[in-house]
Amino acid sequence: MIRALLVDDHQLFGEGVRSMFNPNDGIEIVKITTNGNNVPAILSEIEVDMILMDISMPLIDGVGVLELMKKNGLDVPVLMLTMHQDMKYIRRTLETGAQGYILKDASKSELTEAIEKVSRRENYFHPKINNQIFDYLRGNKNPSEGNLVDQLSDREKEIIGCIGKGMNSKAIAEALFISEHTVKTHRRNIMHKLGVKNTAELISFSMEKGII
Amino acid sequence: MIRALLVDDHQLFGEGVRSMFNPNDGIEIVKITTNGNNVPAILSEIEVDMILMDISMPLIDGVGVLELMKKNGLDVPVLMLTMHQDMKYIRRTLETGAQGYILKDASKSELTEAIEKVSRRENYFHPKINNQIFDYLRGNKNPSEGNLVDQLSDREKEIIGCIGKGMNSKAIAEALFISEHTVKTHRRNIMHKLGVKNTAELISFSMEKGII
DNA sequence: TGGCCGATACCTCTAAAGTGGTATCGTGAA
DNA sequence: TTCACGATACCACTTTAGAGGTATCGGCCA
Repeated sequence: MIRALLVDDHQLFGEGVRSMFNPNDGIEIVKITTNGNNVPAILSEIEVDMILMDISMPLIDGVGVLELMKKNGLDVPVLMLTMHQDMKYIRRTLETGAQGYILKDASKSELTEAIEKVSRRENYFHPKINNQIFDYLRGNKNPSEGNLVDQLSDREKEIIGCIGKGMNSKAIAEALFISEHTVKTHRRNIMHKLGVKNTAELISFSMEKGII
Repeated sequence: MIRALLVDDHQLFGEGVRSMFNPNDGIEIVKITTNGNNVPAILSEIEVDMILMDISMPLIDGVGVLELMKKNGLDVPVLMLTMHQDMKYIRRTLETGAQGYILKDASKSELTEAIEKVSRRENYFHPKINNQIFDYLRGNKNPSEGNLVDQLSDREKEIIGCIGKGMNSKAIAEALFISEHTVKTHRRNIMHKLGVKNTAELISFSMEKGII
C-alpha cells in the first residue's frame, strides 16, 4: 500500500482524489492539507511514501513547498499536479527537483501509474508535458530559443505589474525608487524580449501568460 | 437519488468528484464528459436531474454549452463550477441563466447542498461569489452606477479588442474603415467610461472583466 | 416630433511612449 | 579571473496617446 500526502487548496479536488482510490488500488491518501506550509509538520507526524502536490496555491505554491522541504532536509518524492495554465512554471519546478509531473486532466489509470513510479523514486512525466521538458532541455543548451516569459527578470516582471496597474514611467520610478530613465530602459527591454509593439500588447500578452 | 451529468475537461477532477459520492449521499454522477459539445447528445440518451459544469474548458466553455442547450430547447438546471480565475466571467454567465455557482475549492458538504438545491431548481450561490452577484444585480437596477462594462457599446468593445492586439489608433482606423480621429474619440470615451488613466490600465481592466 | 445617444469627424496642444544610442556597477557563472 | 548579464542611468529624437474642445448624422423612444 502506497501512503500518499495530498497538498491542494481545492478541497473538492482533494476529497475527490481521496475517495477515488479504494484499498485494492494499492494507494491511500492518508492526509490532505490545503496549506503547503504545514507539510514539514505533517511529515514529522506521519510517514508517507510520496506527496501529490498542486503547483498553484494561494498561500505558498508547490515550488515553495519543495524549497521548504529541502531546507528542512525532508526527502520525500513529490509528484506535481499541474493544470494547463501552470505549464509556464514547469521549467522552474524542474530545477527544484520534483520527481514527476502530471496534468489534472489525466485519467485515474495515469495517476495510479504516476503515483507508483514516483513512490519508487522513478521519474514520471505526463505525455502532454513532454514537449515542455524537451524545450527545457534544449533551452538549457541554447538559451536564446525557448520560453519568452522565462527570459524576464524579477525586476522586469515587477515593472510589468506596475504598468498593468496603470502607472506611468514616472510613477513607477517613484514607487521603486529608481530613475525614470531606468524604468524606460526596462520597458524597452521587456517589450523587446516579449516581441510586442506597445504597452497595450504588452499588457494583454502578460495577462494571457499569467505574468500578471 | 439525484442523477447528475458532469462536464469538465479535467478527467482527474471529474473522476474524483464521481467517486466522492456514494449511494447514501443521494447523489450519483451518472455520466462524465470532457467535451461540452456532447451535452445535447448525452441528454437525449440518458435522463439527468442536473448538470455540473466547469466554466473554463478548451473546446467549448461552460457558457457556450449553456447557449447550445438553450438553442436545442434543453432545460436542465446547471450548477457552474468555477475557479477563482473564472470570477471575471460570472457576470457573463449570469445572463445565460445557470441555476447556481460554486467554487472548485468548496467542501463536499457545500457541493452536496448546491447540487440538491439546483436539482430542485433553486438558486445556489457560493458565499465567496456573493459580492459578484450583488454588483451585478445593483448594476441592473441602476445602470449609471455599478456595472461599468455594460455601459460600453459594441463598437467600443470592438475598439478595445483591437487595442489589446497591439494595434495603434491608425491601424484600428484602417481596419474598421473609420477615421483615426474617430478611433481617438472612442478611446477617450472608453477610458472615461471605465475610469482608467491610460492604455495599460484599460487593457488590464478589460481583461479582468472579460471584455477581451 | 423632439430629445438622447452612439458613431462619426475635425482641430490643437501637451504629455507620454517608443527608438536610437552609450555606459557603469555588482553578482554569479564559466 | 574574466565575462555575461541584470539593474541602473543618461541623452536626443520621433511618434503616439491623451485632453481640451466642437459638430454632424441617424436611430430609437417617449
